[in-house]
Amino acid sequence: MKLITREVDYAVRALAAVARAGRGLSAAGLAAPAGVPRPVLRKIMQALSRAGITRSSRGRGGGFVLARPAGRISLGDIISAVRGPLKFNDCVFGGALCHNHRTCLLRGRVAAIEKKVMEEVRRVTLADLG
Amino acid sequence: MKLITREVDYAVRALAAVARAGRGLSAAGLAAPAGVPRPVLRKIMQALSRAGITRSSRGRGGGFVLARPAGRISLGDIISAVRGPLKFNDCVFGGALCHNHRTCLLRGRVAAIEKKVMEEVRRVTLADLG
DNA sequence: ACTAAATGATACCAATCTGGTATCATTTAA
DNA sequence: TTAAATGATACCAGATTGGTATCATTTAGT
Repeated sequence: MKLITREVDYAVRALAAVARAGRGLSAAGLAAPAGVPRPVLRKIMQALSRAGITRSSRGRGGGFVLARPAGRISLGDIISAVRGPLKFNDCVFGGALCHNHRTCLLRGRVAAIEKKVMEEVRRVTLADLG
Repeated sequence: MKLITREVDYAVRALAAVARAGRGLSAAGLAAPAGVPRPVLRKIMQALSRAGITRSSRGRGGGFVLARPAGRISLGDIISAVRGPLKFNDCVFGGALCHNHRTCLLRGRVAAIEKKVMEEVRRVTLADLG
C-alpha cells in the first residue's frame, strides 16, 4: 500500500519548485527539470488548482503560483488533492449493510489509526519539504 | 489507499472465528458463515499458514488452528501475511538512483509516519478484535 | 484398500487503479 | 494574429486485487 504514489511525489516536487521560484511557473517548465512527462505534470497541476492549492493563470506567460504560503500547504492537502481522501478501511459490508458495524472492533481501531495518519500528514507542510 | 483490503478483512474475521472455536476449523467451515467464497478463504488461510500465524492439518478432519495465542497475533502480522509489508513510500527514483535520497525530506517524514502506523498496527491483537 | 475430506500449489480471469498519452477548446501576452 | 499556456476529456497499458478452477497430496473413516 502506498501513501506516496508517483503522482503525489511529482506534486510535492513541483510545488517545492514553485515555492522556491517565487514566481509563476508553467507545467512545461516544471516537468522538464524533474524528468516528468509534461502531460502528467499538467494533469497534476490542474488537480492542485482545482483543490485551491495553486492559482493558475492561463494564456501566454501563464502558469502556477501557490495560493497560500508554503507553511500553510500540508502534505495532507496535497495527497487529498491528487489522490482523494484517505480511506484505510475497506469494510466488506460497505458500512451500511453490516449489522455489526457499530460494534465492529476492527473498524474502530483502523479509524483511529487513519485519524492519526491524517494528523501526521497535515503536520508536514511544504515549508518543511523545501 | 486501503490499509484494510477485503482480504485482510476476511483474514481477521476468519482468525477471530478460529480463536473463538478453540478447535480446528476448515476453510469451508469458515467461508460459509462469513459469506466469503470458499476458494478465496482457502487462499487466505494458506497465506496465514505460510506466515506461521496458523498451523494447518491436512486430510479429512483437518483445518486450521492458531499457531500462538490470540493476544500474540497482531493486526500487523495479519496484514503482512496477506498483503506483504507496508511500503508507504514510492520514491520515483527507486531509492538507489536518487542522488538526493539521503537528504530527501519527504522520505524521512513518510518513513516516520510509516513506522508509527506499524507500531499502531502491531499493538492491536486478535484478542482485541474477538 | 478405498473413498471422502481436507490442505498445498498454481494458473488463470475480470475489474479496478495508476501512470502515461493524445486531443481539442479556451485564454492571454506579444 | 499567433504562439504559449491552462481546462477538460477521453483513451490506453501495466499492476494490483478479488475471485475461479484445477490438480496433487495427505489423512480419517469405513
